[in-house]
Amino acid sequence: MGTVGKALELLDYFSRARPQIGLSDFARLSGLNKATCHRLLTELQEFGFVEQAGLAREYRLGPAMLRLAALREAHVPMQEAAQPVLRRLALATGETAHLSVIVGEKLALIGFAYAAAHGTKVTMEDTEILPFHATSSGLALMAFAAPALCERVLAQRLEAYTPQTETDPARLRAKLDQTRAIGMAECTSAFEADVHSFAVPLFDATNNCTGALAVAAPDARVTTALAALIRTELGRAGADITALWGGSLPPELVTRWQNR
Amino acid sequence: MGTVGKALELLDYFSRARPQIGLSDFARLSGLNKATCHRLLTELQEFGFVEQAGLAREYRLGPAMLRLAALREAHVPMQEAAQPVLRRLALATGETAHLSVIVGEKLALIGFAYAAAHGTKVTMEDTEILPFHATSSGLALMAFAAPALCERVLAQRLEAYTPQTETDPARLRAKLDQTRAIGMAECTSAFEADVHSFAVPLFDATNNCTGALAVAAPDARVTTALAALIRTELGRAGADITALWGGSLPPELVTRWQNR
DNA sequence: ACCAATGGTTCAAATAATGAACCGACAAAA
DNA sequence: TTTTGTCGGTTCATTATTTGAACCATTGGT
Repeated sequence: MGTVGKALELLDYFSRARPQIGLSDFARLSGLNKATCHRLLTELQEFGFVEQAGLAREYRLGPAMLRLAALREAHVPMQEAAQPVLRRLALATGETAHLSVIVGEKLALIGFAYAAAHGTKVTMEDTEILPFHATSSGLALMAFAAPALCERVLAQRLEAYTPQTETDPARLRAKLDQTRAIGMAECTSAFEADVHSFAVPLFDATNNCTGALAVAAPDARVTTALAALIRTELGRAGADITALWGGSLPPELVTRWQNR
Repeated sequence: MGTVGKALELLDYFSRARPQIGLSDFARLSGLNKATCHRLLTELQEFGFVEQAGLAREYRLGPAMLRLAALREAHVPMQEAAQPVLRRLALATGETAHLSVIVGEKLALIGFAYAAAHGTKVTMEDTEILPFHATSSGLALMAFAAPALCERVLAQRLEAYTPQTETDPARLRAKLDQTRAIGMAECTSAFEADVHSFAVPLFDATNNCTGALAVAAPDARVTTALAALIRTELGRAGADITALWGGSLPPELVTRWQNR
């Protein structure tokens, strides 16, 4: 891996659960030498991508992101366009809605909305980089994005996050065939125990599938009626976001999402 | 400069006026060889920091920023905290308000608000990386940030953006002394012709001056009364943002901003 | 048909990055 | 109080990566 890649990969270790990371922790997480981490972080810091904070001089993300994200959204308003639809979906279903997109070769959460309906809700704060094989969003993308994505995921070692996580490539392929047939992905306790989630693929202006929209609920709350409601609202919201992104749904998905 | 720095510097060429840039243009802008640019951009693309778009395969900022900016704001909500204050300032003064922060060694615009009061307004879309010596925000930072910033700026070749841009280091030092005495920076036609702007320094949670808040108006509209109004509202808004950022104003600034 | 510019590729030579070993500071344990 | 372990940080001989002149196919303009 190139030097630039090593530096950028350090940024992926930040999360809501871990907004600040010390030098030695970076070395442990990345497997790189502490001197190497120090040099990479110093260079990121010179450009405002990270900054040091507090007496322990831990690193956190810097202000450079703010300008670049604003520029990105000014030109390709994915997040901004999707946020009202996320809120409506959460309101309509009473559950958590979230949006993720392919970032490089990873699946990154870029927006979510909680419903006020319940005290118990599925929160998204513990991780913002999701596994493909163990989330409904990931499965939706594997099913509908360019085949290279699916092949790359299945070629890797697949981690079992719960006892229910499917890690056998052949069985995952069968599940993806089912996802394509239904037009929607669904999984239970694959990534977090007792969480049932549904997801649809989202298509951008080049009609490539580059994102997914999901609704997640505690398993115990998902009755047949709620599942039907979620599927209906998810299809509707997915069509809205694809349109807002300048894409078009493949005709077979229009049909499948309407015939619910 | 290290390899990581070269790659990150490519990202600084994006602006609202230039949201997409081709490979050969990157080579011209950066002075790097086209093959070098290609390799750096390919590595940025692998991590979602840029993506290629359209038939011409130009590069634009990628979705990685969205996640990182959200993480940054979740942990250090500078932009989000400041946005309502920016809107109120624009409304109160009837002119454009904008917020910039030090990013690495540059001054980056991260927020602005327009007033609806006039058809003619100062827009911020042509550049989001501002010069220090030729903007009121930059002068505020040079006056109140760590002295190393000021020394670094004055050690560089200072560009004359208009015939009125001050580029003589000795005269700039005098202007900075005046800015410190007043507690507020002011300049006319230094960066854009016929634009009069005022700025105050902003202090973060470590009580370092890392940002500036400015109001800009067409020169012809700036009467003595409007200037007084802008100074008053700017001081008030500057104190608000510093407090929201967890910082404290130096006591001498509290005094100067009150005695207007 | 010709020319100029684009994005993209190659690989010998040049340059930058690496990481084991070390440092001082600090806090916890003995 | 002393000892131990961990932190962030630094050095420089060795190793790995980057570089860029020269080339390619494609496209659009004249």
